[in-house]
Formats: sequence, C-alpha cells, structure tokens
Amino acid sequence: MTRTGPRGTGFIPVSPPTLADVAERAGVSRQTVSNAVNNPDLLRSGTLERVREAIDAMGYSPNRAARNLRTRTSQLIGLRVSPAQEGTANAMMDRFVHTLVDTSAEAGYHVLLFPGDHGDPVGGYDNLLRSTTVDAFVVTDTYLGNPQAVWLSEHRAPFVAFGRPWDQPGATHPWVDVDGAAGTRLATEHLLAKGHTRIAWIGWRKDSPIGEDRRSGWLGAMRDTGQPTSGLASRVEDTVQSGAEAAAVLLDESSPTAFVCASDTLAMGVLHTLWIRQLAPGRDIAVIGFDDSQVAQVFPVGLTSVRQPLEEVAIEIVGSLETLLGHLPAGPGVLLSPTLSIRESS
Amino acid sequence: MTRTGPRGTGFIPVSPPTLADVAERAGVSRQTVSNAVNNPDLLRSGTLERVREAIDAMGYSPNRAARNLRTRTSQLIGLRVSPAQEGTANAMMDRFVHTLVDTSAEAGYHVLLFPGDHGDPVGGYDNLLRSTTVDAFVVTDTYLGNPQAVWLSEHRAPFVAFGRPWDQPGATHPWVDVDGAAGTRLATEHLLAKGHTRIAWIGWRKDSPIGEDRRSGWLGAMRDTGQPTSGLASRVEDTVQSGAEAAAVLLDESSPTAFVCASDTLAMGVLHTLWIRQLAPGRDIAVIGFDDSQVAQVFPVGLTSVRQPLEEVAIEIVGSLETLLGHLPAGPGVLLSPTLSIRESS
DNA sequence: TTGAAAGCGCTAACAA
DNA sequence: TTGTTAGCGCTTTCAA
Repeated sequence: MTRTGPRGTGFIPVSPPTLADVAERAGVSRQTVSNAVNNPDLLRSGTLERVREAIDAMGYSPNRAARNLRTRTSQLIGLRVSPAQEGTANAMMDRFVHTLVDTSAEAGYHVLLFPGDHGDPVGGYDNLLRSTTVDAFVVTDTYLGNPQAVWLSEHRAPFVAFGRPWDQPGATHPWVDVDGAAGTRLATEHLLAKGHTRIAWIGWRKDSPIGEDRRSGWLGAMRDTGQPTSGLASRVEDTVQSGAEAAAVLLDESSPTAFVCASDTLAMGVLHTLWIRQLAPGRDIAVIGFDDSQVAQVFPVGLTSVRQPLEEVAIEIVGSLETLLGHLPAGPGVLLSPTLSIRESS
Repeated sequence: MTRTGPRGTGFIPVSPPTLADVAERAGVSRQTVSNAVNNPDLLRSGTLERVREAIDAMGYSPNRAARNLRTRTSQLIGLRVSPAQEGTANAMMDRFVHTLVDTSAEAGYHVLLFPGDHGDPVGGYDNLLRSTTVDAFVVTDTYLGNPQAVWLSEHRAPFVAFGRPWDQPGATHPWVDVDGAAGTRLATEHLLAKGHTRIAWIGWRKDSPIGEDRRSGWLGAMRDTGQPTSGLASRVEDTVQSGAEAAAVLLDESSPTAFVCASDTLAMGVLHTLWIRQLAPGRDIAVIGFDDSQVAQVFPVGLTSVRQPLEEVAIEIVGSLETLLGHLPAGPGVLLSPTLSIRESS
C-alpha cells in the first residue's frame, strides 16, 4: 500500500485511512470493522471496543463513494433551486430549506442542490436520477403546474412534493402542503372577533389555484357569519403597486375597515395607500398579509400575517421520504395548518 | 446479469444501464464506451457515433458512485447552513446560493448542504472531509470569527471563504469578499453630491470588524470633503428599535440631513423615526441602508441601499475552487465592489 | 484506435 | 462471532 501523507498526526492524510487500515491496526478482518460500524450488535464487546479505539485513533470514516457503490444508495436528497428571483418566495424557502437540511441530516441524508431553469421544468432531474446521484427528490415549485410530479411519477423516481397536485386530482404521489384557506379564515375570523364586518380581500388572479384557495378561506369566514362580500374582493397581480391600487379602489368604493391579502407583498401595497391617505394601520384600518415574511416582521408598523409552518412541512416531508425509501406504502397527502402572527396592523 | 426492470421502455429501469450494457449494444468494449464519454477525441468518428447512439437509446448516464470511487472525487461542494435565524442575512444568502448553485453546475459541481449548530463552528466539516463526501467547502459565516478557516487550513481541506480573514492577517487561504467601506463611501458621496453635508452614521458596535470597515467608508468620504463628523456617528445593536432610537438622538442633538446605515435593518429604524416625526424620507431627510434587502425594495418609500454583488462573489468563489482543485496556486483574496441601488429615500 | 486486466473501498452472502 | 470471497460500475494502465 502506497501512502503519500503522514498518518495520525492530527492532519488529514492525503489518503484517508480505509477499512483495511483499521482492520490491520485492530488485528481483525475488514469485515469485522465494517460490522463494528454498521452492525455493532454482531461483535463481542471486547472486539467492538478494540475496533472502535482503532477507528477513533485513525480518524476513520467510511468512504462514501465506496459505500454508495456497494449499497446502491447515495443518502442524498435532490432539491432544485429555481433561477434567482428576488421576491417573497425566496425568503420563505430559506426557512424551509434550513429545517429540511436539519431534519434530513437526522435521518442520515444530505441535501443536494441543483439548478433548474424556468424554461424546462424537468431539466436536471433526469440526469441525477439515471446516474443514481440522489436517492430521492423534494419538489417545491409546484405552483408552476407541477409537470415535475408527473414526470417523476412516470419515471418511478422517489419524491415528495411540497404542494398539492392541484392539476391532477388523481395523483398518488406523496405530498405535504399548508392549508391556505385555513390561514385566511384564521385571519378573517381574527378581524371579525375584533368587531370588523366590512373586511376586504385582495388576492391573485383567478388562474392561481393557491390564490383561489386562500380566497375561499376569507369567503367562507365571511359567509359563515353572514357578512356581505360583494364589492369587497379584488384580484390583481402580486406586486406592491397592484396592492396599493386595489386598496385605493376598495376604500373609495366599498369603505372596508380591514383588508386580508393573499401575500405580504399585496399587504405592503395596502399599507402604502393607507400611509398616503394618512390612515394609521391597526388603528384606522386593519391589514393582514400572508407568509409572515421578513418585511412583515421588520416593518415599522408590524404587519399581522399568516405564517406557514415550514418547519413542520420539512419534517413531514422527510418522514414521507423515509417511508418511501424504506419501500413502505406512503400516505398520499398531509395538510398542515398555518398560524397567525399578530402584530400592530390588526 | 440479472435485471428486474424493463429496458428502453421510456421508464427508468429498476437498475439503470451500465457501461457494459452500452458496450454490448454498441458492439464495443466497456473501455471504448468510457472513452466515448470522457475522451471522445480518442475514438474514430464512426465508433463514437455508434456508441453515442447506444448511450442515447438506453438513456445511459455514468453511475456517480462508481465514478467517484474510481476518480477519488465527488464533484460535490459542501456548504454549511447555520441554524435558521430569521434575519436579513438569510435573504441575502439566498441570492448568493442561487448563483453558487448555477455557477458550480457549470463547472461540473453540485452543492451539498449540511447542517451546523452555532455551538460547534467546526461541526460537520470533519466527517464530510474524512469520508471524502465532498471535494471542497465554501465557508460563508466568517463573521463568527472564522474558526472554520483555521481548522480547514490545518486539515488541508480545500475551501474558499466568503469573507476576509479579519482575525488572521497571515491567513493564506483563498477568499472572496465585498468591499464594505467602498459601499458606504459610495453612499456618502452620493449624498454629498446631492448637497448634503451633515450626514450621520448609524453602525454596529465596535467589536464587529465588518461594521468598522463600513464605518470607515463613511468617515473617509466625509473627511475627504472636509465635512465635520463629530456627534454624527453612533454605534448600536443591529435592530430596528436601536436604529430608531439612534436616529431620534442624532436628529435632536446634531441635526443631520441624511443617514448612512450599516444595514437595512438600522435604516428601517431611521425610517420609523422619520415617520413618527412626520418627516418625509427622501424629501426632508435622506436615508441609505446596506444589503439591498427585500425590505429595501418593497418598502413604500423605496430605500436606497448598498448592494453586494453576490452573483459575482459566487462566480469568483467557484473560480477559486476550480483553481484550488486543479492544484494550481490560487491567489489569496479577491475584493469586489458593491453598487448603490438608488431609490426614493435619497 | 481499441481491448484486457486491475483495482478504487466497501458490504452482502456465505463459510468457518 | 469472525473471516473469506465476490463484486458494485467505473477509469487507469498497459498491451495489442
């Protein structure tokens, strides 16, 4: 065996120690060292201790590539990152990714990031799958209409989606999602409890199923308490500007005392209009956003916002992934409830 | 050879095709297929085409684990994600990570995320290194005082740092950083050009080298143009509240007409104070933040802010990484210049 | 220009 | 309980 680096000097040798090195030092066979690592119960306690000492002394850690080759797993979970778009979604994903990384690590997996371009929603998955670089995927950008889910299902790729398969009612892949309607209902009921009755909705255009879902929470809460809703809803682009304009129109035409918005971005627009009109958010007019973004938290008048339980989402996703990779039947979907982060604006 | 799945049916077989499968189909040896993939120049054009047809037809992609084992590389770059902390740093890192993923992919690398806890700054690196799971690291949270850089250097681990080794002037590892002082100088000069002379600074406490660096840009620009600075600077915690308080004190005691802040968070505090005092940002008092965070962009009165060229940073880092992994001598450091995102607040 | 042999480090299956 | 054998799929080396 040729070695080019020093061993056991506190420096990582040029070639790290192998199973054979440890075996030699401990005076056992290679297989016994392997067992000490993977099936310690099989060893007599004396042997185990001796092997473990050698492992520690040499700083041995099983070579991943060799193990991956032999076990036909990579202990890697692929996560595609869409091209950088500076928006509210990113900051939210950040919170999700953190928990995903932590939870995956506890389950023995690392998260591998790979790039995707908006043009080809399936790009990138193909190669990672065929080269067995990853064991499974987490699919997050399902708002695109979810072609990934279809493709991955067809290719028998293990994956869990963050987001319901809105487009495919018959889909059987596992998914985890947040109940947006429950969130806006929570927001609306919070305002109703504060005595508001004329509560306006500013949401997204009709082609967004997520937007319609969120809208339905507001609508449901209003109807359940017999409040009028006509003239109190508007559907616009998800920009600050659109939110501001929609708020202005609603204030002029329908005199709402509160706004529930499909996003913090839209809520910022409402706050902008209130500011121009010298109306104090929270005192004169209540405003609630969606996503509990950084903006909501740092804004001088704290913005009340619906908060998605992204940590729980990540935990559920890793749970599903483990089930899936253990070849156990995974339940199709998990729907989690958001909470309300109440601040001065309501 | 035992196979459990269908081949070439449009579905990924249970066992993906191997080099041997392709070789058999193309009527060549395994080695020739390998050459077709890695050294196509060695093949006669006819053979190459035949092999490529077979590769395409079978959907062959080299098995990563086997290739990694043989070549002793993983084509993976490790990036540690700190425990989720909802703050401005995260959103910024997001922009960086996107470009890092894209640029790495172009260089043939994927980004592997692993968790780290604040208690042990070196945790996680050790194992990934010894198991040869990753080829190199990108170290980002150098604001902690950079113990990772020391540890990684000692262990001869290839890595590039995002951030200068403030604590170790003698460090020789490659790094990429943004010139914070140049950024605040840019901001201050922008204000000076607008006719402001009493420009206040709100920065971080003295123990932050990054904070002191940013402060020096303001100070330098002021001194260069002979402006007084006494009573115009304050050092506080990086919170909205602290920024608001500092602004109030400075306005009362020193009548500044403009503020340059070490962060958007502090700038938000200033805007808060202006709002309370019925002062219009941009018209009555100018405000400039640092980081060009989402908050700066979405705020009703757009906040002028110093923007770090994170895309360039990522590109430079990957460049250094390639140099490093190619065993070429890497220049120690690269310092990039930020820009100013000018909005209504200035 | 192509092919044969060897072996990267590990673990599954089996034998002792 | 421990050891031996074989081979995962690939690329490097060398021979044809």
